[in-house]
Amino acid sequence: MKNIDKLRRAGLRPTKQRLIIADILLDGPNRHFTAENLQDEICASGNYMSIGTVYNCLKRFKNSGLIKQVEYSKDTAVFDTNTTFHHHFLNEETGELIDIENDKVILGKLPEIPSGFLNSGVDIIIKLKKHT
Amino acid sequence: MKNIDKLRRAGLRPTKQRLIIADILLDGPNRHFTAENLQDEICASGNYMSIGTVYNCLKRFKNSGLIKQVEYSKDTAVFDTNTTFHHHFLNEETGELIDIENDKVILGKLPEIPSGFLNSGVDIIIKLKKHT
DNA sequence: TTTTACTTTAAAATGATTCTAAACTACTTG
DNA sequence: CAAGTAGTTTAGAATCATTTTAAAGTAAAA
Repeated sequence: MKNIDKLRRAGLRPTKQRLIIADILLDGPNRHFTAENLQDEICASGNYMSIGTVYNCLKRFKNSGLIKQVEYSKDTAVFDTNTTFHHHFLNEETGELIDIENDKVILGKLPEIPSGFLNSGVDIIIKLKKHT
Repeated sequence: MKNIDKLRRAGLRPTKQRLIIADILLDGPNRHFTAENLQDEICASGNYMSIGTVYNCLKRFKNSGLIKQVEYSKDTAVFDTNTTFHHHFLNEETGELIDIENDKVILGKLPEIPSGFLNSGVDIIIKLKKHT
């Protein structure tokens, strides 16, 4: 599907800026990135966009389900083009993330959910350090 | 054990400020808190401490193993007096955390660890929403 | 006790993110 | 297609948590 249609389907007006970002994010393989990473790529592609617009687009892409945000990143927001339900390896030294597809993990036992609440999602992070 | 000895054992010089914080954190039941929460409690206990010192103490307490930092908090750093290996429920509406002791969760299947790396810890977050 | 190394402090600096208000542009309606 | 309007982009200012700074203070060592 063309990116302009992906945007329309997501309920987003297809502006020039959103199309530039969609072309960078929605075509290639899945990846993790920050707002700054993305702005650099926008520059590298010969375009320009204010950092405010980058943040604004990422927020809307996220709210529309075109991308996800990694929940356990500390200083800087990390986004993910993989919108399936999945988990992550985290390289503790570099901060690099690697996807773990959901079928690679099985939770054999879960704690009892506090009464009055529903389980609305499980995130698993497997931290990695270099093998010595 | 007296808090002054806990500090010494942790390799921390027992200053007046560190003792005030140790008295607040290390005696009662386990809890989650931010730097600002803690500063408020310090005030409430009739003491005063600059926010810089609160942050500095928390960093040293953490590096010495007296407290932990919750890894997947977004805007504000959240600390935890529970230093055992454990997981969390996260109330998505309020941001409140509840501990899940490690023996309440069993991982039935884990993905293969990327070669050259070791599993250095698994964090599980179970997100909660209100039951309707 | 004197020295030395580590701490605390207030205030400034930093860095990521959000907000603001004006200029702009995509879509709608006539 | 023309004109209106609602949503978008922009630069720059503002915000907020956290860290840094440099000076003054304090615990431990000599």
